Amino acid sequence: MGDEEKTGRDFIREIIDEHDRTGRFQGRVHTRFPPEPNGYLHIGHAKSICLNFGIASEYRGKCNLRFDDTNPTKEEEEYVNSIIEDVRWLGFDWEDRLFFSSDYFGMMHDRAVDLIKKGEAYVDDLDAATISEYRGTLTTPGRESPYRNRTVEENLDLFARMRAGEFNDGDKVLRAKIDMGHPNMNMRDPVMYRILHARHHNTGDEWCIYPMYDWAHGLEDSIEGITHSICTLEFENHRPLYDWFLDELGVYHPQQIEFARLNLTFTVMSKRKLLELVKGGYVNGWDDPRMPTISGMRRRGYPPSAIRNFCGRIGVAKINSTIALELLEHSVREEMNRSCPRYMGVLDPLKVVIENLPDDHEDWMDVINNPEDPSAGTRKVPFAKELYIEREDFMEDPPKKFFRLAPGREVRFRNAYLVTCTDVMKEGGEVKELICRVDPDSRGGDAPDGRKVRSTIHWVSAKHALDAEIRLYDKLFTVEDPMGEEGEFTEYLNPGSLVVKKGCRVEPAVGGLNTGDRFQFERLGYFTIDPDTKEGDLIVNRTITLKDTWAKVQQQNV
RNA sequence: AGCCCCGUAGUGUAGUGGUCAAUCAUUCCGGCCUUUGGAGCCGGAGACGGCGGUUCGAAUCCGCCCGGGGCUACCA
Repeated sequence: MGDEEKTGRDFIREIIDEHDRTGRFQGRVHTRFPPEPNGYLHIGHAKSICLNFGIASEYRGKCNLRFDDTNPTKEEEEYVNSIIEDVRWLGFDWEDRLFFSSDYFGMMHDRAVDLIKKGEAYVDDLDAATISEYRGTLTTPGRESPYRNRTVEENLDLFARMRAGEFNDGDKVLRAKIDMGHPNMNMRDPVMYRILHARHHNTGDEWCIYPMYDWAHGLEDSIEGITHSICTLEFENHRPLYDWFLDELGVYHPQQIEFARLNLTFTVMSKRKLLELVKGGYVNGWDDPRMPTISGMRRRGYPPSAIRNFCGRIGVAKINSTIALELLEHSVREEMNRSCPRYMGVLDPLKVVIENLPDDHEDWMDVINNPEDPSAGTRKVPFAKELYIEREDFMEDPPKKFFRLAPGREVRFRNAYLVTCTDVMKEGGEVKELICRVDPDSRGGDAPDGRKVRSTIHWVSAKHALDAEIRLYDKLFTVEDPMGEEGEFTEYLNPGSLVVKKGCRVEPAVGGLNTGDRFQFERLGYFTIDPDTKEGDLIVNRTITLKDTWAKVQQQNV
């Protein structure tokens, strides 16, 4: 109510509405985001985070943050810390509901004992390979383990000894006794506990048996009073097992709902592949601005609101789909256009000398910070006799559609003067310096006689400008679907995904910015201050370019 | 091959038997405007996988076919 959202409800919200109508959960809505701390969160997780936290807040419910840490061999504290930081940065709050699966190990153990007592679980001595072999195939039923019909007493004793550490890794497992001929492989006596003499980041050496996902997850949801356990499509075939465990236990039973995970063009999304990029040194860590990780996008300069908007736009459904990267980029531009102050900076400086200005000329111009946001105010930008402009904004012999500076041509220097190029100083064929004249009556940039100039270019004052290193980022891959191509996905890495420009010149006000501040360099794109920045060593990341129709024209003329 | 899931413009998405000669966004193409070749505004292109059936009427219901995805870890 009161919602301006006119878009249709997705199938998950429809299910929840139905539950509300029938009173299945007494009108309660309680979701959870359950990451495994075995890697950094990526944009795919952001979709799930926005879904779970978003639904909770829309229905005035709650959403828990729960670490699914049932496998100590893969999980690390570094990852839990990064995940906490990322979810918070995205703008979501789990209040006091931060949980760990490992908090429930004791209870899970007791419930497993209950199942053994009911004759629904047994200890199996078969090794992993044999269990796999006995499981049968997709088209043929499995065979029962010779240990399947041990007595309850024997199972109880063996399980207690597993827990006590009497056996080595892999010697025994606890299995649910369901149906080895079931057409759903997940129901062929799934493993509930395995022996792992490994130190757990949370419980230390307290346990040497650890629960499997299927056994643990439903129980965790049940304990926390989750109403809607939202997960991705690959768990669809696990739902019968999720339901079976909860039904056999006779405990509170949430509803599992599956949706399609996010795929993005020009990127890989699996944690395994991302880990490969990090470990292989193809990128500079999990937070490399080229990575689709939350931390990478944060460092790149993506605003959290842009990511949230994006997640809202892509919708949620069960169809496997791949979203165009352009949609994410659109969300980023849209948000940054609205909120970022503008500055001027020159990536590739070309010196300009204004011949009709005195050597010591210095004039601080009033400049609007953000034309989209009057409340952003104005700032002072120094204009002087010696300036730098972008090298590519000048052409000695310009083609038809090039409107920028050229010999004899007048353009507007943004927020300053109309300027005409009167001479070109060259050295060995290379343009070294431009001699120009300003129209003194055009201060501010308006033509005194209303004459039109075709283009406006950016500039900085040579003696006031700050030196900066600017890192230009582009797509990490050269193909839409790196995993769908022949060979290794790393063969399709874009060699131009990172270009470091040193010796860039930026207006003085940029020096007052802090790490993580986002802004626009006029005509170039959106940028942010990189955490590598130190005193006197300004490092800037380009988040994304502005839309560039000139670049498009050039492409068409190739 | 067994089980499960899914098919609406290039990409996503709305649609829940008539008001669908099908929504919105993105993309692409024109135009307008402009002190960012930005932003904004206006216009255009572009889809119900196929075949049957039910019905006065089907994108919506049913059947078959075709196509795509998932499942054979002591991972999650």
